[in-house]
Amino acid sequence: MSGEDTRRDLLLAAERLFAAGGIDGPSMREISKAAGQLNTSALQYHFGDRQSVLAAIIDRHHRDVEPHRLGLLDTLELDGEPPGESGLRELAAALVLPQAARLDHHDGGPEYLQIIAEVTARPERFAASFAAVSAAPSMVRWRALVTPFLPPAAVGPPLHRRFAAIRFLNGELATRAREHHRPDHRLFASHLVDLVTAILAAPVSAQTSRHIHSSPPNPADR
Amino acid sequence: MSGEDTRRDLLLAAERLFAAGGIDGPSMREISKAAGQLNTSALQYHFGDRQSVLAAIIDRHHRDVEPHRLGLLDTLELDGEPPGESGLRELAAALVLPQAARLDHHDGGPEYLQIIAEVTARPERFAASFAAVSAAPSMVRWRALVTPFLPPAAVGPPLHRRFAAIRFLNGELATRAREHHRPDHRLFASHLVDLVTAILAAPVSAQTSRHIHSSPPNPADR
DNA sequence: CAATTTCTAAGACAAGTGCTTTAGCAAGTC
DNA sequence: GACTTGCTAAAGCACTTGTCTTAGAAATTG
Repeated sequence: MSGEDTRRDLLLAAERLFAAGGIDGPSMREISKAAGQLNTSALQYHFGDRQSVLAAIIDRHHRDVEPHRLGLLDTLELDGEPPGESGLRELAAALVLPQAARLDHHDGGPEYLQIIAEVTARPERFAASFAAVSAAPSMVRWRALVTPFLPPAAVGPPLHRRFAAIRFLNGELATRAREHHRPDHRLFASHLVDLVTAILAAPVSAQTSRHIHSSPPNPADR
Repeated sequence: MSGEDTRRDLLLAAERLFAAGGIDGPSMREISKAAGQLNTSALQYHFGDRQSVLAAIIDRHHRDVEPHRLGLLDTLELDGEPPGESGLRELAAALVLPQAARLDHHDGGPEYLQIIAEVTARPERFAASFAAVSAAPSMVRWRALVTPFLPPAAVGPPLHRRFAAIRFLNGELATRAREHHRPDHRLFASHLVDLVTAILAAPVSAQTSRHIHSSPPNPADR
């Protein structure tokens, strides 16, 4: 077996075990064994440490997700973003669909979604990967495009809706990915687009406006 | 030092370390040491295993959260639930505020919120605690009260909005809890109520309706 | 007071951890 | 052919893990 094959086997095993037991769950030995390696330290040889394995897994899937999302953003910009709710739904779709497509990608797709959710949920623990995911070109571009659609109070602290929407998306996709092997995810994805749109477009209630105007901006909220 | 004090110290240390390193992060020894115990197995003596420590932590905070939420639901039912959006916002508030109040509870409140989020995000790993949290009387009652407010398509599979809203809430509270010590969380909580309301009340889009009617109900979606 | 229960201290145990080293194998390259 | 290179096998390192045992201190009870 060539080195390239071994590398791929290790990556797939790590993916599976990371999804099942958490990124910090399985030991390096365990992953090597699961990949069919009798060598206890094959993982160290090929990747070095846990963080690098994680980075390699994410990178593998980003190779598909990124172009997909960039393509959606391209057509969205060519058509000219229609203002109002409908334009926002298309932007939400550009966020959701490329990730949701991983549900059907039976080569580690669901596992990837669970891993991404863990990285998103604990950014300080997986800082390097979290930064990489956040700085992906498609995400930077998406954030810039969506901002004008949001109510002003929804952009700054104390609760950035862009980030809240992303966290929500990743969490729900992971939940779906855990409930194995559904044949068709289109209805689910459509619901998800509705909810992400709702989070982004949610009106700022009278109560919240009152809070904004009654209390000075909180300096501790950067 | 009495046994009761030691027990409390162990619980607080576990809370802190669970929040910082994940529930599976710290070793039993580590927790004992952090609680000032020279005994390496003080935790085992008082609680038995990790799951029981987790259960004790959650129970400690539920003692405050449960009555708070039940009280809100009581006044809400006495006033008679006004139909439409405003009644829904009050229901969302009854879900959000008792948990959000933990942000200010500087006796493990923020830590508790991070722990709850992890339990919610990985229900199969922490099945016992997840079941306990889900079966709490206030939550059972809340679910029953909120259901009539939801669009029919939002109640069943493939995406229960009640559960999605709860997951969202727990995740955002954990994120807020991680960004230490803000003096005032009322504006944040109000934003959060807006977003939970938006998730629950989100219109089912034309695209989603088309998916519902064009494809037969998916038998794999229980 | 004595007896009993409750709790902490201290240590030992096998098993498992990340990581390193050494050896061997199978290709390519000169 | 000799030799470097890429990779796997196997074992060993110091250390940590959960669990168990034993002993002694402290509080509670008779």
